[in-house]
Amino acid sequence: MVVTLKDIARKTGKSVTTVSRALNGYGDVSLETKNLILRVAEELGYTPNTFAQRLQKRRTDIGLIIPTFGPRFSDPYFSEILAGIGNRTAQFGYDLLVSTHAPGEGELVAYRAAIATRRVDGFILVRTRRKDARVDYLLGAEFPFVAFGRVEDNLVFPFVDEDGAYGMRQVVSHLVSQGHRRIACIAPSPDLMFTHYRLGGFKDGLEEAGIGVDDALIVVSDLTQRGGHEQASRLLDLPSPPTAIVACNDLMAFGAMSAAQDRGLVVGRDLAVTGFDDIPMAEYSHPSLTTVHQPIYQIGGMVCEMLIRLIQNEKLDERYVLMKPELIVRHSSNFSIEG
Amino acid sequence: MVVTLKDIARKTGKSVTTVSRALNGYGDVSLETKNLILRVAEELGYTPNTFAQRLQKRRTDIGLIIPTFGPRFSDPYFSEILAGIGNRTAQFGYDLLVSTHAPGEGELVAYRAAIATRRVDGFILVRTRRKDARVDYLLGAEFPFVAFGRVEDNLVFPFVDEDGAYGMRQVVSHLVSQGHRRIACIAPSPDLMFTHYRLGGFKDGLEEAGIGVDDALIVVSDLTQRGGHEQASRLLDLPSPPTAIVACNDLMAFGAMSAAQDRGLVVGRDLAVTGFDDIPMAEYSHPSLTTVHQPIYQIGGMVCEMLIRLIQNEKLDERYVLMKPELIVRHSSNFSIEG
DNA sequence: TTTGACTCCCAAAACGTTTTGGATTAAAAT
DNA sequence: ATTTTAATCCAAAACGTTTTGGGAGTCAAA
Repeated sequence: MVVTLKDIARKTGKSVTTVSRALNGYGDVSLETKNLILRVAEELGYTPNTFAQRLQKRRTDIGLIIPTFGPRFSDPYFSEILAGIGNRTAQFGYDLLVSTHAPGEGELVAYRAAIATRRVDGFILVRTRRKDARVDYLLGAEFPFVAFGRVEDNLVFPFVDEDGAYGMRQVVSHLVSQGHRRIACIAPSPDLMFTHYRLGGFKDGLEEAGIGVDDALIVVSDLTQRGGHEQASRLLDLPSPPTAIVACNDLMAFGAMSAAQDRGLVVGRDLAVTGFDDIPMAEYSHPSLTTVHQPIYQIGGMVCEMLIRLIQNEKLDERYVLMKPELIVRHSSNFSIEG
Repeated sequence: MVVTLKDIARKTGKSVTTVSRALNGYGDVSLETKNLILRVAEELGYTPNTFAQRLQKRRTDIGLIIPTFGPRFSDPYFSEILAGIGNRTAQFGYDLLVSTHAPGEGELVAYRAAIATRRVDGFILVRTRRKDARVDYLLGAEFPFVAFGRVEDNLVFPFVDEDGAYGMRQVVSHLVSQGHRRIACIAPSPDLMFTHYRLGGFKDGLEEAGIGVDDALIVVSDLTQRGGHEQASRLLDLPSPPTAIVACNDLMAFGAMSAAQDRGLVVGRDLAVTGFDDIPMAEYSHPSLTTVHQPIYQIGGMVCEMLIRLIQNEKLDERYVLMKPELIVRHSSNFSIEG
């Protein structure tokens, strides 16, 4: 009951070859037969068998292996980027193969398997690490990929990234202009590459303002709200606590706000808190969160489009894209603005 | 340079058939040749070509089309369920094909295409609607699928759902026990099936407590924080505002809290707010959110496992699973509890 | 009349696997 | 000495598509 080229060939009295070529728009089919074939194909409800096509041609899917930290990974960041990628793959007629995998040992196996079995013909890498085994592996295997994020030592692969250092300098300069001097930072694991840029930007911002970096005010957490809560609690219980807490993502900032509020502090007045990413929730937290806007959805689409270009052997206009993020000042760092 | 069965056959001096059968563990291959073939396959780094296999056999992937509402869909609910599904598919050696699609016209086309091109052999449906065209379509096409959620009129397909009515009755009874009488509800679109259950449970809870349902206190929103904020604002600006707001998901509850806080109300004391889902953030909002815990991650895994069973023609232990959710009381509805 | 050029078509091979339906051999049973 | 049985193996077909390398026929130019 599944319609194949052969069925169309039989019905039209043409050969399978001609049917295939008509359907694929080759020029060596007369307009008349072409229309006939198109009509019959439509009539019979023909759809090509993807696997037969892929056995012939080389095109397959786009692979995305989302690194998950723990069984629950509710970071809206991933939904956002997934939507960006998913919508773009659809637009180009590609499929998106998603797996989830914790970083570490088994992770590369997943990549290797996907490549070896020829299920995907390009990867999108998200949340790069300083020394990223995935990058090394894919580079070594000469397998097409585009990363959202950079790595430490070599940057010969195509990537899109946001300029985290710039974003952070903006944050610090904003806080300094509000009179803050004791500014703390909740950073994610130093393994993550974006930590490097954001933390670097934080320190540079302080230097620029003529404020020394106090290592006691730099703490490490895990990108979750829980983590932000814990570390902010610790900071606020210090003998001489900070007057501003800069979190390296919005989720940790929410946790920090909550920790402050637990202590009866009014965020935005008694303590400034800032985030990074500008997830949709940032606007509707209480107080609304000062953060750095990153167009995650757009970046997802962009990364995806670059990868498709790469797969199709087209030239990339730009192999390395660095987006300038934008500081969004809201109430959590400035009690008095209207809104 | 890609190793095929033919290469192994050549190297071992056996036929392609024998190599295939050895690799697939058939009994009609001597132990000796089997070991030889296995060794050589290993040596050469053989991995089967998925598309050739799938052209022969029928097994393909598991499809998941995530309904997105608008370009940004940051609902942590989806990351959570995606993780649950993704990890389970991996465990069973299936691949997960993800697309994103807005509900409506084009949506069914995506399903039809995935089936017609034989790219997937089973679907997981999430966020069912009262009259769900996807269900009707898949049922009509006799295509295997499992849903997270029920539909209004017929329940002949396998599903997993949480007992939203029960959860909501718990919420209302808790609020009533706290002395609340004017209880509002922010419900999602009535098209969504879970709205029906949650809102039904809300009304039943009121009836049970001998409180009449006041339609003015039931408002509709869109599951986002922004939406919750808007509708809660409206409710709070009523001449005689509610003393408790029951939101049908956590995100809207966050929005509602923020709206209350904008008005200088202390949530948990001046106004109770509750959510539904218990996304990880609920514990770390300020105040922490009273909500109904749903094991979304586990449900994802469960749905996935049922689908795989179905695809493999195994009997399902249970075709219809209804999970009892659990009320989690936190500060947003009860200022005085410790923690 | 041949020669090219052009248009339209197609048979066969190929992609890499699994399945079908034996073939061969040796051992066991008659 | 023949027949059965069991253990191994394999050639060929099949899955549905695209690509290769022409073959016919027509028409105009030489």
